[in-house]
Amino acid sequence: MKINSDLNDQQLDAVTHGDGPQLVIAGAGSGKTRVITYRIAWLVRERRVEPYRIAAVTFTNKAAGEMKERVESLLGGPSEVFVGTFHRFALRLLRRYGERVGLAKGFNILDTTDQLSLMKRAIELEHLDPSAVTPRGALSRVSSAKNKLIDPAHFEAEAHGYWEQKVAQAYSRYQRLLRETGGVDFDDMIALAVRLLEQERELGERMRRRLRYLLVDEFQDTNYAQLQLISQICGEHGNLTAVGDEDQSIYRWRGAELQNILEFESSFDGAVTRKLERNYRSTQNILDASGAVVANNEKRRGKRLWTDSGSGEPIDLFYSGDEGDEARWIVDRVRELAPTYRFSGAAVLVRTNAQTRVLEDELLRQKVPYRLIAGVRFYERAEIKDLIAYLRLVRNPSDNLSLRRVLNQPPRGIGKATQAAVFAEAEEMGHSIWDVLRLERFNAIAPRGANALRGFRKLVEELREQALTCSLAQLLDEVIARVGYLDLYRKDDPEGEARLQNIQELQSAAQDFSENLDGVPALLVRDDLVAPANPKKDSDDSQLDLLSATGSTAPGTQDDGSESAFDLEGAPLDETDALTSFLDYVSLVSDTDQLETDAGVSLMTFHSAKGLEFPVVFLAGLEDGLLPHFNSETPDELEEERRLLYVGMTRARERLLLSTCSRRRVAGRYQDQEPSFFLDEIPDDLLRVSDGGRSRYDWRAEPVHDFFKTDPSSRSTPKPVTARPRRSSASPSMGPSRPVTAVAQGMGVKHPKLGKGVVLEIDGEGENAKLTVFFDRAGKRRLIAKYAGLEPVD
DNA sequence: AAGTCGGGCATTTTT
DNA sequence: TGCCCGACTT
Repeated sequence: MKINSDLNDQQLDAVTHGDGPQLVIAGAGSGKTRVITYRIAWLVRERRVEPYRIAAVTFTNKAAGEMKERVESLLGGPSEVFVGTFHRFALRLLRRYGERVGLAKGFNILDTTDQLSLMKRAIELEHLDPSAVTPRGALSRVSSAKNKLIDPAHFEAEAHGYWEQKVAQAYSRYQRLLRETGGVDFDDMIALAVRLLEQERELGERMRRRLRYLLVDEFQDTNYAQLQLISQICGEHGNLTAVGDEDQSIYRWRGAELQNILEFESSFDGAVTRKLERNYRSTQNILDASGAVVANNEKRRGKRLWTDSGSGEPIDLFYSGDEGDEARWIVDRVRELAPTYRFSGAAVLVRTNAQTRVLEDELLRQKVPYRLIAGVRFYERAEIKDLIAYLRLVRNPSDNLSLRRVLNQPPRGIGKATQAAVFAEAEEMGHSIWDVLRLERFNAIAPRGANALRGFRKLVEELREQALTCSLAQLLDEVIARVGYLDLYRKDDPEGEARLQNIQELQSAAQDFSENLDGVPALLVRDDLVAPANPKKDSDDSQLDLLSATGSTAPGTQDDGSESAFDLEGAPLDETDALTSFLDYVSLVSDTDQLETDAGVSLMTFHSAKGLEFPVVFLAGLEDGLLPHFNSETPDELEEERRLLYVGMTRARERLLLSTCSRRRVAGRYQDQEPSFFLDEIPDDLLRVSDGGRSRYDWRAEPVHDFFKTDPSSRSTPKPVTARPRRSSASPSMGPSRPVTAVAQGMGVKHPKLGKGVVLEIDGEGENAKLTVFFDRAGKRRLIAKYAGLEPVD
């Protein structure tokens, strides 16, 4: 490692920063991973910091993996530096000390699907109207509450209005179900880690004594809870290196707080802020164009990226007819550029997944190889989830969610009625479904069903017994064999074959795991886990005592209080069994973590492109309503859309090609489109415009908006500016009967999100007019008539 | 217990 | 316009 020659001056300053907090604003392509990894190496090599005192947290496994690899290559071998995601960090703590915050021993991590079904049940049990309180809606509200460390009681107290009160009910029930089933969701992991460290002060002390240096990647994406966790970790020493770029913050809707990076200095006393503005990725034209766009944002610190690699080609902008023409243009250009950049050097970015369809069709038609980055995650495939559910049951039979999933999968004669009876019994007892099976509470169940239930219980018990002596891989094989999974899917149909392949993939993952653990049995202890939380108060069932007697030991008794007891890095194997490690791994890893390269043109959303780079980048569908997306209306939301464009543009190394359509099929109907007003923000001299609107790509009629622009006098009646209510309440099926509302200057209007306001200005005509409206609550806003969803108010 | 029909629905998705 | 989910069917 030759830090003086490997780093530029700004990078060097950040790497060799002494103690205390520093914020490194790292522009796109400015070498932020390099800074983080070199700083770790520098701390170890030059400052003689013991590696286990350093932790680096990221958001994705992919980033963590790359970082870890680079750190190890700089240090010349594996090290004890913790490099991992926020969630993995939190999980470490919770696996060890989770019981102190009310977690069951073998708690599971729920994925989004699990969460959804749990929330559905919560809504049912609370007798809420699922059309008023949708599971999705409630879940997203709950998630944002958890990100802000708001618990159900707190939430209820603060709930505004009918809907939030109902959500409060759902939240509280959901949380109870979650604990009963021995589960945590992703948001809980962070929130509970924060609570743990707050509540167990001594533990927090110990951790701070141990971890002396914290580095956080993608700081602009941190949410409130994560910021708290960060502060807890580096409270008094404050040796925090936060690396991020406010211009690349695109996860506001998932709780990311831009404030965290904008107000860093006030959160961390004595913070030093540095900027990395030298870019090693793109041409100057690309930097200038993207910089000009994002400069229109107000919520940013501001920076100017530069490169010495030259200005490069101009940026292409293509005005196309419709999305078919656009696809043709893109694929034509891809083929044109392929000899220089290869197919794998190009990426096509879109705002919404729905846009990929046409592009795929065209790529297929022209036989251009491509890969779609999206799709179902590996571990969310049905057959994989089933097998995982069995493994989870083996570890923790009280896991109701997994039990429900596989109780009759594959079918084993436990029909609907039997299931309903068992679930009801569990509900009544206030215990897990497994307890119903164990205690044979089969009063309300027909003999045939009861027998089938006994068979299932026996299966799980035998698997648990075996797990104590066999390896993880063997356990999985055993599950597959006992459950008869291989017979379930046929080789002859392509879908069955794919499923069999998936199963094999899971087997080889388990195999890898087992080999690394070398002889560690799948399960270490077989204590019967009983759902600890919230036994029903009013229950006087004498069985209850018997059940809870098997419960866990008093929390924290084995803690010897020494520093080494708080071992964030080394611990898992001596404390945690192979099964738990594997299940955790599986829960925290997504499919997109391993992208194969060299597989053709990449097709993905702007969001998924973050962190990637390509020599050639296409940005498709740069139209009002798509980018900015029509659901983004507040200034903050619009700024985020602009950042999204910025992220897209800065993925390009050499060639950046933009396109916009004059009309597009949206939900089946053709709709006139306006170019995104963000395009106006790109300086003309950087653009090379080609107009396909009327040339060989457009054989259709002239776009309607041209008609308005070129010859307004020819219209028979002066058309009022119109506003379209969001999501037509009228029949979406046919005809032009979509309700429209005329808007005039000075008129009082009501906006679905922003509330009441007054129209100040109208710029342009028709549904595409840009309105300036002053809202009582939100102040002055610029809206586009057709997306605003305004209603007149008197 | 798997297949079919029809209504509702349709941003983005690191963990 | 297509797809996903739930209800209904055989």
